[in-house]
Amino acid sequence: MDRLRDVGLRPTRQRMALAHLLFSPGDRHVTAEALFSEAKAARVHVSLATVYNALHDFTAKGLLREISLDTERSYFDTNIGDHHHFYFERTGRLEDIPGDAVQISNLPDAPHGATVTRVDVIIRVDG
Amino acid sequence: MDRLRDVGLRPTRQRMALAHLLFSPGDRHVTAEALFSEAKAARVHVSLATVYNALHDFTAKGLLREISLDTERSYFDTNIGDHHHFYFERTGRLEDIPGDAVQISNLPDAPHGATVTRVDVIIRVDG
DNA sequence: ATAGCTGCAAATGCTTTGCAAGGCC
DNA sequence: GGCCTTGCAAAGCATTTGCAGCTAT
Repeated sequence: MDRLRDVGLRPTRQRMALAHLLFSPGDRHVTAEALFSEAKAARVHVSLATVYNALHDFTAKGLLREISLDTERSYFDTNIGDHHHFYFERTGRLEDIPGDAVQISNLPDAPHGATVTRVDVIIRVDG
Repeated sequence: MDRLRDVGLRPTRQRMALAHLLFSPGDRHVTAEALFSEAKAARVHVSLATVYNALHDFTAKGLLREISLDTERSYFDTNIGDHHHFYFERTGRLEDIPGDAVQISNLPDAPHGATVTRVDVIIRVDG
């Protein structure tokens, strides 16, 4: 509740419930549809539109990170620290790789004027 | 024409025209919609469905590489060699980074049984 | 009180599909 | 001729939007 307030989002019943589902377990990767199903299973009544709203609001406030790996769906990652991903193409599952496990060097500078927003390393595996 | 035949695709008028648009200039990144517009501008009559078919057929045969950076659209890259990308979030433009310009070390092994399909490094910049 | 949220259903926009007609081998 | 392709329009799907009714503060 304070966490929501801190970033300037009203702690509404729906947002509290979704935040609970998202942040209570450890780090996780969810799709909007998956979170929506979880909410239903947990007898939390929220509309799908609200799930999308919450996910985007949380992302805009830095509570989540959005990841697009294919056109089918968007993933939202509760781990907002420095890290990368294994992507299991067959199952659609994502797995974190600690940021310090990967060394990237000789990274070219961003073109003049542009600043780097973030660097994503995605290791696609067929598992 | 031989290039299409070599990978087992019939060199139809439409595929030849699209291949020409794709591979004549240097390396490029296109969306289905963009290629469709180009075709129209070049007075090549193809339907949007055919553009999607060709793009996917070419990708399946290894002539193109598909890249998903956001949910909005898919990009197809004519550069199928080892390289990475700058992604200009504001404009949606992609720029190649030579593969040897980036050193990745300490990459964790793929989980048991899984094989690495490819490693994508995407540097998002706000330019 | 009131600005911000939510829910529902309709709308969007990219991508895919069904199927008849056409073109390559 | 036979089978792969194409074209068109309709269907699919994930995501967004419009707007009336709520609800934090």
